[in-house]
Amino acid sequence: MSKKTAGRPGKERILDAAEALFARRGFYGVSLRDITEAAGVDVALVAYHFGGKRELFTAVFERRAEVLNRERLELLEEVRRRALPAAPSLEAICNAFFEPLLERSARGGPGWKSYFALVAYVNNSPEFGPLMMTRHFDPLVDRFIAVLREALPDCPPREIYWGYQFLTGALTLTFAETGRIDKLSGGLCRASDLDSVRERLAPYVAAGFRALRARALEGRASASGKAQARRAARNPRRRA
Amino acid sequence: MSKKTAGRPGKERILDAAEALFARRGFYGVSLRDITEAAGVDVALVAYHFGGKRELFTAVFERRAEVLNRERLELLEEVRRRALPAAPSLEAICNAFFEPLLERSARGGPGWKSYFALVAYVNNSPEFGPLMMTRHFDPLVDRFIAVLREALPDCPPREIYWGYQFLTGALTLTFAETGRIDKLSGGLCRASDLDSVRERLAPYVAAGFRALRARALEGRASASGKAQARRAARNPRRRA
DNA sequence: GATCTTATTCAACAACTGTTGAGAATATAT
DNA sequence: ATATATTCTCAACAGTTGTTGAATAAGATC
Repeated sequence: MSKKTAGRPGKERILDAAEALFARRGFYGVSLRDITEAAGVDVALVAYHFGGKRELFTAVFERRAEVLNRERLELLEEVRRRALPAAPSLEAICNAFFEPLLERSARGGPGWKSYFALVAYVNNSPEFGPLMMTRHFDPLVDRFIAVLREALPDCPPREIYWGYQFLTGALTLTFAETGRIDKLSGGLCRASDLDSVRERLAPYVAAGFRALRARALEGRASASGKAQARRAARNPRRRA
Repeated sequence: MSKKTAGRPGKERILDAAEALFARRGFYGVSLRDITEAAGVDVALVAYHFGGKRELFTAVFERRAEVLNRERLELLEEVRRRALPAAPSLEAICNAFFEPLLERSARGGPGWKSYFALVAYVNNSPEFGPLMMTRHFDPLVDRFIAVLREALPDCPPREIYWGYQFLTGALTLTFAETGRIDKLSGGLCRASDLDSVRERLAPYVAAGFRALRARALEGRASASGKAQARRAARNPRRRA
């Protein structure tokens, strides 16, 4: 039954199989036997190479993170340098942030595709998200946000963080590739068509950032107090 | 150890416990014994009331979906009626779409909060997403998109679907409340501060929609052929 | 008060879970 | 050829998984 007992060493075969399966069904939805069967090796090999299931999970997550973020950081700095002495456009900054991701997900092979679906899973998980994302992506994100602030010098930092969260959410759902938009649009859009995403995501979020900035500045100009929540909550129900 | 053997009937106690646990650790990360212990009832009661674990999962998902979408649909139509004979603003349309959600997640009690985290989980899941979201939310989403098209009559439908996907992603990550933005911003933003989200999400995505429309129209005006991808892929690597 | 329906518990099931230790195979170095 | 790591397999473990059927309790119906 062991399908691909190919030449690759068992450790990487396990990583590949785990990547694909974890991406599809999450950490708990996959057993070590699912993984090792798909990889064509014995179950005990996981303990030998990684220590346990949890460690295998983080190993899968880490494998591609470093290469990826090094390149993203370089690209970001390059975009910044090229625009000097001015700040780069929001579109250029955002592109540097997710271009390397979309490019690999689209044309990097099935391994990369699975990997980004896994990142989507982790990013949305209350259990793994804060730990693993912080650990491996925060330095890059901090730098990214710093450059955004240079490009929007009069924008309150809070707005930029919120804008980043919305951006990250949009990106994440894109990588999950659930195929939902395919059905919704009646085939007009395909979730796997990452070139379409690439053309659209930067304009979308850049406009979003500008709108958040405008909102904050106008609010600062007009009313001073916090006369927020124009229409008070429509239906303040209790009970769950 | 059974904590809340309160007056509520066992069926609903199971639903409540399952809701909270599924939201935190997904379908596979929770055992029936976890659920029934938290609910203070016997394991076998799940089979009696729901048939099995899978059916319990969908029961949890369905419980609040109908009430919710009925209200959202009414609100959407009300917004539309109030703006007649013109079309409502994009901001008003988007607000009608997620206001009822944010309001309940913020002030509906812990049950609602868990529920939206669960919807976030399902929406991002390649396994459950397409099936369950389609089944319970498509009628509303179709109507929502139709109204968006009225408000952007010259915008190609594709752009609206993409804009909706980005919107949904941003909303989804918000509901997951992983707390990541809290750390990133050094406490400047709190993921649980849904009033901040409410003020910002509509301007953000409305601006995004307008940017997608502008991009599509300008593309139609200038070049005709598909001279897309100005800079060809930077690094068309193979291998994973 | 007997009868039926509904709600709940108990005990047990076979299958599957991650993990472990002892040993075989394979490669590397001497 | 021999010694030595490294990589991998086998068999088994104790615990947990979802599910099941018989037994019990409670409530309504007549």
